[in-house]
Amino acid sequence: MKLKDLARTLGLSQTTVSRALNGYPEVNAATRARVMMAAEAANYRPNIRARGLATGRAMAIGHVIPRAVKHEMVNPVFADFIAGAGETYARRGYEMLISVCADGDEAQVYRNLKARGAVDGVILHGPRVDEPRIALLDQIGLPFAVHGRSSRHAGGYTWLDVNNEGAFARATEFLLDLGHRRIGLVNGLEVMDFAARRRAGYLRALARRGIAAEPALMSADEMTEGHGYRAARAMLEGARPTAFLVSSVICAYGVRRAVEEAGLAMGRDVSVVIHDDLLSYLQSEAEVPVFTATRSSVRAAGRRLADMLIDRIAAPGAPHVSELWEAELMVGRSTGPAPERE
Amino acid sequence: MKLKDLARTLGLSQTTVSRALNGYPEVNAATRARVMMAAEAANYRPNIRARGLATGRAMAIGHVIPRAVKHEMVNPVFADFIAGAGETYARRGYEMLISVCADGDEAQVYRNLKARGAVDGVILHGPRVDEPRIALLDQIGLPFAVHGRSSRHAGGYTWLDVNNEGAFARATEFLLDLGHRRIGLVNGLEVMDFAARRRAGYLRALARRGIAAEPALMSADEMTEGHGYRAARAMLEGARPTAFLVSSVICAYGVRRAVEEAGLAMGRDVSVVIHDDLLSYLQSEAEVPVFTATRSSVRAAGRRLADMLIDRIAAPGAPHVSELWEAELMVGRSTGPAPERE
DNA sequence: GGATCTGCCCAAAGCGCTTTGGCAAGCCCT
DNA sequence: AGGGCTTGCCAAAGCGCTTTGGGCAGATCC
Repeated sequence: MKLKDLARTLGLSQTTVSRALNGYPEVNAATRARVMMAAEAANYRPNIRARGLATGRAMAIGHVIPRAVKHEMVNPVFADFIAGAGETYARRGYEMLISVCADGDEAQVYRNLKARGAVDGVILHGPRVDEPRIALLDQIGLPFAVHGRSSRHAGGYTWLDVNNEGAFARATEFLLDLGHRRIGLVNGLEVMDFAARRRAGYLRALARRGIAAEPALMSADEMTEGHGYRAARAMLEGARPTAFLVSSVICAYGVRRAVEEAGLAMGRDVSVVIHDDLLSYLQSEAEVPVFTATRSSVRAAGRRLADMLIDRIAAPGAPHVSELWEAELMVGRSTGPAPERE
Repeated sequence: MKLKDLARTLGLSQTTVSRALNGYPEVNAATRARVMMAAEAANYRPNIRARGLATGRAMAIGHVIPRAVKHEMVNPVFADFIAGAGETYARRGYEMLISVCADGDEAQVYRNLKARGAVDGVILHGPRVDEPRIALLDQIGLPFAVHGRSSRHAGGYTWLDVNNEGAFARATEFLLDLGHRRIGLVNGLEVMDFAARRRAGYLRALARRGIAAEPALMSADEMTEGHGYRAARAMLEGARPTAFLVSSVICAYGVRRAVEEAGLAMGRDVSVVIHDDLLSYLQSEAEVPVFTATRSSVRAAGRRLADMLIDRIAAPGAPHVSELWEAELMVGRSTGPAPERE
C-alpha cells in the first residue's frame, strides 16, 4: 500500500492525503478524519526512504561503537544506554542506527554516515580526555551529543555527564571519615575522560586531608573482573590498603575475589566503594545493597541525551546545552570502619 | 557532492558514473578508473535513501530488542551479539537498525519495519519455547533469522543455536562423574527456549544415571546476580546440593556469594559449573578459568547469523539453513570431587 | 456588484539514485 | 559491401514521498 493507492481509493490527490496525515492545516477536518481512518484500515505507513529523500532528513540517529582500547571489548554500559536512548527514539519517531567499528576507524565511519545521509546526528560514546572526534564532527557538520565530556576540548558542545570527580571525591571522603587512610583506587583506563576525572576526585579528597597519594595504590586498566582481581591482589600484597574505590561493579567482583582469597572479609577487614551505573542486569534486589556505591542511571542518561540531541537537530543554531548529574551515595554492606592496626 | 555533480565534473552521464561505481561491465576500464579516482577524491558516497528508493532494498537489518519479561532488563548477551553482527554488516555493506520496545509491542514494531521498508530483514532475539513472532514474520513476509530456536514451532526457519541440551547434559554428567549426586540447577526463565533445553539436558543426564530430579533443586528466573544468590541460598539451606549448574556468569556471581556466605568454599565444598557466553567484558584472563564452564561465543554467533540472514535475503527461495553449535567444556577451579558425607 | 479573502484541494516538480531502452561506432564475418 | 555483434555511452523514466505554486468556489468587504 503506497500513498498513490491510498489517494486513489479515497478519490483524493496525493497532496491532500499527505497533508492530512502529516497534520497540515489546509485540510478539511472531515476529510482528514476520512483519510486517517482509511490509512489506519490499510495499515499504511509512509516509506521511510522516500520520505527521507523528499524531506532531506533521515529521522535516524547514529551510535558509533568503537571496540575498546585494548581488548576486543564492547562496553557493557552501552546496552543500557541504548535501551534508554531507544525509548526516546521510539517516542519521537527516530530510528537508531548502530555501527560497530574497529578502534581508530571512527573518523571514516562518521564521514560515511554524513556523506551518505544515513543519520541526522550521532551520539558520541566514551570520550577521551583528549578527544579528536569532537573537532571532526564539528568540521564535517554532523550534529552530535556526547555521553560524558572531554576535558581538553576547548569549544562548546552538547553533553551529559555524571559528576565523576565529585562522586569519587565524596566516596573518598566517606572512606576517610570511616578512618581509612590507605585507599586503593581501581580505575578504568585513564585516557578515558570519566576515569581521569574520578582519579582527580580521589586525589582532591586525599589532598584536602593532607594525605599523600601513593602510586602503588592506584591502578588503571579496562574494567574487567580480571583487572579488579589483579589490581586488588597486588595492592593487598604490597601497599596493604584497608579500602578500595572501584570504578565498576564488574571490576568489584574481581576485587571481592581477591579480598576473600586473602582471607579477609569485605565490609569488615576491607571496605569497598564502587561506582554503579545501575546496569539493569547487574542489579541486586537486596534491601541493603551489597556494595556501597555512588550511583547514577546510565539508562536515564541515554533517555535524556537522546532528547538533547534531537532538540539540537531541530534547532542547530541554538546554544549548546549540557547537564551534569550528581551521583547519589548509597551505603551498602561493603563498607565499615577502618580496622584497628598498629 | 551528488552523482549529478560528479558526472558533470567528469563530463559523463549519471548512468555511466553510476555503473562505473557499481561494477557493471558495460563501462570502459579506463573510464571506470577515472570515475573511481574522482569519486575517491571528492569523497563521494551515494545517498543511502535515494539508492534505497531506487533499488527497493533498504540495505539494513533490524534487531528488535524486547525489554525482558519481568524487569526492565536488557539482556547483556545482546551487546556482544551485535558486536559480532556489526562486523558482518560492516563487511557486507549493511546498516544495523535497533528498536527497543516494550515486551508485547513487538508485533507492531515488526509490522512497522516492514510497512515502512526500513529493513530487509530482522534478527529474532530471545525465542520462547512457544514463539508467535516466527509465524508473524512469515505471515508479513519479512525475512528473518533466529538466534536460538523455538521448540514448539513446526515450520522451517533459519536459525543458529548452541546445543544447550547437550551442553547441560554433559555438564551434569561431568558433575556426576565427580561423585556429585545432589546438583542444583540455577536456570534462566524457562519460557525461554534456551532455558527449557538446558533443563531438559540436566534432567536427561540425571535420568540416565537413575537419579530422581528434585523440584527443590531446580530454580528458574531472570539471570541476575540476585537470582543466583537467592536460589543458591535457598537450596543450601534446604536441599543441600554439593554442586550447582548455573545458566550464566552473572548468576554465578550470586551463587558464589551465597556459597561463601554459608562458610563453604567453591571448588572444594561446593562445585559450580556455568554456561559462559564468552561475553567480552566478563572474561577473566586467568590461565585456569575461575569457573568450570560450557562455553560458546555469542559474538561469533552474531557474526555468523548475520551472514546467514543476508544470504537468505539474497536468495529468499532457498531452503532454510540452520546451525547447531557445540559448546566446549572447559574445566576451571570451581569444580572438584564431591565431598565425603555420611 | 465587483474585488478581495479564505478554505480546500490538485497537478507537477523535485529529492538523488538505479535501470531500461537506445544509439553510434567499431569490429568481424561472409 | 552490408548485415550482425559487441562495446561504451546516454537520455529519461521511475522509486514513493513532500512541497511548491496555483486554482476554484464561496464568503466577506466596500
